[in-house]
Amino acid sequence: MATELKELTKRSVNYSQWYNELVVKAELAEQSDVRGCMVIRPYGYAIWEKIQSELDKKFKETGVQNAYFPLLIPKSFLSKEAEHVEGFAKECAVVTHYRLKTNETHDGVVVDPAAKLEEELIIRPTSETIIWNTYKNWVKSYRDLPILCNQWCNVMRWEMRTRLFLRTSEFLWQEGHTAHATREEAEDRAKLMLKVYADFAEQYMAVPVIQGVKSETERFAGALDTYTIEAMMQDGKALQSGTSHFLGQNFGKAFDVTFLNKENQQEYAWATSWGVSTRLMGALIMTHSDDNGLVLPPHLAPIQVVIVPIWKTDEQLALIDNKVSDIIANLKTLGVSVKYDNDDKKRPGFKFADYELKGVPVRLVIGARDLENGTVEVMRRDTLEKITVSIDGIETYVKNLLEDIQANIYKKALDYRNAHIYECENYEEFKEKIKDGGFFLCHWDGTPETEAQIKEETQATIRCVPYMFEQTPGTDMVSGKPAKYRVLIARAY
RNA sequence: CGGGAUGUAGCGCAGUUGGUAGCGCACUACGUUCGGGACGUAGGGGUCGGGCGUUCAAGUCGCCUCAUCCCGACCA
Repeated sequence: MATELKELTKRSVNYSQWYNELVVKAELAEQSDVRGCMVIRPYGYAIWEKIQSELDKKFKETGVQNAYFPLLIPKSFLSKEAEHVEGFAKECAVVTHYRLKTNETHDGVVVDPAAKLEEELIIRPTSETIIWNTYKNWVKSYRDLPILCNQWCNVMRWEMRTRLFLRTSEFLWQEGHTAHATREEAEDRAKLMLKVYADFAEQYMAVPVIQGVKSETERFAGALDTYTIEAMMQDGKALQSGTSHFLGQNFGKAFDVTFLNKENQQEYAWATSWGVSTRLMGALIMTHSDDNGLVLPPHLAPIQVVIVPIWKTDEQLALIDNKVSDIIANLKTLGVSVKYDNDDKKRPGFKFADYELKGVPVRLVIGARDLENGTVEVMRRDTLEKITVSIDGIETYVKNLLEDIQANIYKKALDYRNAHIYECENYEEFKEKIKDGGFFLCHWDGTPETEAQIKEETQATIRCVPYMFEQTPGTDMVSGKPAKYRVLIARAY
């Protein structure tokens, strides 16, 4: 099966085909029989669990607590915030009945028409409405604020076209929802959470991101500002990897969440919401993988080190088992997750290829030859380099190597991205160059008309107004009108 | 919802002029192997997406239908 994968070279054939093949063959996920949904397999889920646990720690460091809110949202809740409902109405799954009954021929079931709900329930596409309906009861005084809640859950958006991890009808995510007494505090929180996301992407996922703020048309439905992190995939397309929204008082007003401030005046609460999803797995795969399969960053790899023994006789295996048990114990003390694969039903060559496909960062191989010489073969997944080192001190060697790999794949992704960011002043040139992908920093006059024209003519969108570049005024490349700053433009997933 | 394509074994595919359902991988058993995806021998596995029609005879022809994929619009 790996030979099949190798035939699909990333950029020469079809990038999306390569991606889907990789996801399935690395045993991460597969398309479900239920339209637009996916099955996340154990190995893929283990990566998601790592993302969850590491990110959750970061949230808690900023004072966030986890909570849980209902899956089903009464339809009336969604209509309370006008922009919000408009943004999501087209992609909602609706529960209309609460009972089935056997059909007349007794070989199946039908919906019982007598069990029609008075008010339909919506399967959450996001939980702002039901959470703010709850916050109404929690907030009476400025002393009750801020509320800093997060929930890990699934949501459903009835997407037209789906792609494993990147856009499935049902997906797993976390959504944070905070309520604040002041505008400043809410804005600071929205920005803080974006920074948490950016740091996580770079330090754990080894995915470099560009932070910025969305244009009005790209904003979250119901938000005053949407902050975003944008990552570049290996085909030069952008992937929106996380967003944080400053929602103003829109939801406070819609759900009547008021409090008495220090001056004894009634005031609406200020809101933020922020989320990242299983799409991060897509970012991880599309940023680092090569034609041998996944390349996982050591900080998120469920298995950081795999040890493969090579033996001919049971006696040899016993000797290796013995030697390896010490190494495993020592690695575990150093906090390294390790798998010893002495399965005699698979041959070494198969295991090598299989763990490469799964992206395990480091592989150790020990055979009779090594026992004699006191050595072990070490292979690093990022460069596929093999070296033979002394078995003494192998644990610290591996520990350092893992950090080295983490840094190296980040640098590789960063170099790749930076080499594909272009400043562009000429629209004709832009139209030509965007075909090959990449990020473009261009002056924008700030009008939705220009934005729409670019999208119409090139399929590229304004990803954000980036923070991280020094901004100078200039001329809009499309309209020729004055522009205050440059925006990041790219084709996106 | 527009444009294009595809539905045949778990996966990938072939199936000519209508005439007994095939190949590769995977799977099972045994043996030899085992430092980069082993090999041999013997096996198991199918309402050809579904329905209707034409025909002595349909995987193959016609009509309908369902599903999936790709390109758009939408989107974390």
